Amino acid sequence: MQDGRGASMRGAGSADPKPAQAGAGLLFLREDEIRVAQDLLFFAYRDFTNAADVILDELGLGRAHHRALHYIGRNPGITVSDLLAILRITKQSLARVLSVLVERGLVAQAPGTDDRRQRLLSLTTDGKALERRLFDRQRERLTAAYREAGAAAVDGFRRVMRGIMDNTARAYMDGAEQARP
Amino acid sequence: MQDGRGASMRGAGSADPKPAQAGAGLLFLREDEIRVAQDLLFFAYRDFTNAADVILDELGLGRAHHRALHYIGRNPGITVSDLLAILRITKQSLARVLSVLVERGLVAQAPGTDDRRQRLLSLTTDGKALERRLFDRQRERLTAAYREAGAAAVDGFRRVMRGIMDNTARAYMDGAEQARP
DNA sequence: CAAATACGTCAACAATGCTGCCGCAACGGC
DNA sequence: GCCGTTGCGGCAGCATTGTTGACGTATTTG
Repeated sequence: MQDGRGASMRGAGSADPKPAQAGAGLLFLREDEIRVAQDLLFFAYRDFTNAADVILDELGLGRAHHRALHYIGRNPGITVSDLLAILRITKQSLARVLSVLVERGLVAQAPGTDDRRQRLLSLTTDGKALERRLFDRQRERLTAAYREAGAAAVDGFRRVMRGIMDNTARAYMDGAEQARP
Repeated sequence: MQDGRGASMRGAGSADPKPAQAGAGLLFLREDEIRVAQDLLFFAYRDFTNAADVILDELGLGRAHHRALHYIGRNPGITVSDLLAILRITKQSLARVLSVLVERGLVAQAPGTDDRRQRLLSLTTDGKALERRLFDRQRERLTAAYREAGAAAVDGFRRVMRGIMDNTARAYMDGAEQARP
């Protein structure tokens, strides 16, 4: 694999330092830092979500079901609208997933007390058990990563991730911290 | 459009502090830390990838095309096999995406010199330009997050993300660092 | 009562993943 | 030079998960 630029496999720019780049050294480093972060997000997210796939496949469920279980578990009694706002998918995409979860007895629904049009969603005992199994798989990966990296790194991780998401998501997470004493 | 933040958005949960949790304080904290990380990964990944979607939509391309452009750009002269190994999708999924990129003149192919069966992939001038537009959108988000969080946090972020991905992905990234002095 | 809201549902479609199978050109060992 | 393996292309078909748009129904609210 000869790529014209000399470097093997990794092309862009080592032997050919983009002569016209102003302030080259620093700018190039910053750009490459960002590109590394793109890779980090792609690989980490992929491998993290993959961790639960074995269990999901056995049950004929998908990641969408896992996400629903996760956010219902974290917000028992949540309404469909609020869940839609968190997941940012359409009503139909969610309905498809929810109907399966309800059929299988993983999610329970209760009419709203204030507003009886609402369906308040929560996990059944089975739902909680499944969510826990899925959670445990992902936890393995995360605790390993946390342990290796150390507490300070974890704090940095959290800060950067928080910064990447948009304001709405940040607000949700702030609410979550607040509401979970 | 119902924006669905009318009610608390946080469900009923917090009034019921799981009384039977053994060793409650510490265990619960650790578990909740992991659950927060699940949220972080979901929201950050979603909003980060969304950043490029406007441009992609205009061109009728998807995220899969973006990923291909990204990894070809980072590895000019890469073979189809190597690209498959990075993306971990099937040949057919990649072929579908690649054929579009080649048709539109965004990706160029050259027969391998060692092994003429190979197609060595690289970005054309147009491909580089598009990749850069997409990159710039994501860069905005990341640099903002990096700036807010600070250099130490960024280092922690990298360490944790590296720990989450699997060995193969880590090895790829190490190769990348190594080859980019 | 009328309008707005929360939700369900149907039909159709798109993007991206998958499997399995076949074919061809090129490489490499014998 | 032959033959097995490899790198790649292509077809057919299918699953998951997302989308839009429209319509129905129960319920709340002005």
